Amino acid sequence: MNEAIEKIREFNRIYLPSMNLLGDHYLGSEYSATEARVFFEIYQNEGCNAAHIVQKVYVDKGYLSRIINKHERLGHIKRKHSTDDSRSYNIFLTDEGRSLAEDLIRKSNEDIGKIISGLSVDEKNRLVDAMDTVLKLIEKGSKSE
Amino acid sequence: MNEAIEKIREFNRIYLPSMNLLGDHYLGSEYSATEARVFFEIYQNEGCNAAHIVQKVYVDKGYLSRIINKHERLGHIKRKHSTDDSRSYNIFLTDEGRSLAEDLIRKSNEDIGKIISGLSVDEKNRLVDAMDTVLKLIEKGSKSE
DNA sequence: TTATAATAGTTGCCAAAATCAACTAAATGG
DNA sequence: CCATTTAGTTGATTTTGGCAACTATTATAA
Repeated sequence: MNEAIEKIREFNRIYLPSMNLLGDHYLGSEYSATEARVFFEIYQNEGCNAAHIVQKVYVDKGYLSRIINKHERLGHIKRKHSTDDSRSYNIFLTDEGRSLAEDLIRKSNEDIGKIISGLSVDEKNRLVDAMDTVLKLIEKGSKSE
Repeated sequence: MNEAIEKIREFNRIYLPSMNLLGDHYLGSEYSATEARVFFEIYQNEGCNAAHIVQKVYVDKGYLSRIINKHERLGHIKRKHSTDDSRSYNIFLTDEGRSLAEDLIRKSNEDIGKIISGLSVDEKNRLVDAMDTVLKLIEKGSKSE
């Protein structure tokens, strides 16, 4: 029980830095961490509106409004007035935005690939299995709570 | 290979939010994430100096100077002039600082405890084992690179 | 030795990131 | 309808962080 908590603390302490998940800039992009999370939320959820992003990314709506403006100004997203709620609009990636997202994902994949490049096939399989186990158990725990 | 990368991406996407590892404030404390990292670096390394923290926490030394002042103003740390380098000083926690650190750790343990409270003993053991496996393999990968 | 470079930390200035409250306009629900 | 809620914007402000110049000390090397 305590052993589990200690292990999780150790895990969090070591895992994040080795994955480079601490910096404020997402990969080499010009986007801050929050801007990137907004961007990828749109990527994973094209057509969503600002209110959706607010609760998904947990960001202030005023701040989000400016982030969305910036993304649009940069030509990475576009808006369409919502047909059934004229206060609102739906957000989509432009072709440039989609290609940027793919670039970022590709770069992230390369970074991850480097980290695990020294592992054998068997070790990679064990890594995938272990991560699967962690995810399932954590998700089960989070839900039951 | 690609499977492993995809799994790691999925892991990062799901694990971090469920562990509340994304916000900028460390737990409920008044400290920002960076301030907290500085604080815990001192906790784990009493007697260290500012230069040590700079490279360990990867923070600008000017900014760090202000963070240290704030910690001291709040009465959580104290400095002692270094005997062998008079430009430098060694940093220690005060009793209040140590007790704050322990409070924060206790609170973090409670949060983690809640997440895994729904798991059986066997599941907790499997979680610990799986995290161990992930850590060892990720560390091995990072080092070999 | 001296003079030169490097290091520890502070300070001032500034830009980016984020919060907060007030606001407009539209939708919703008695 | 009218009151309330909701979507999004805007302005003011604070917090966070980066950068460069500076002082004081230590290390290096001719």
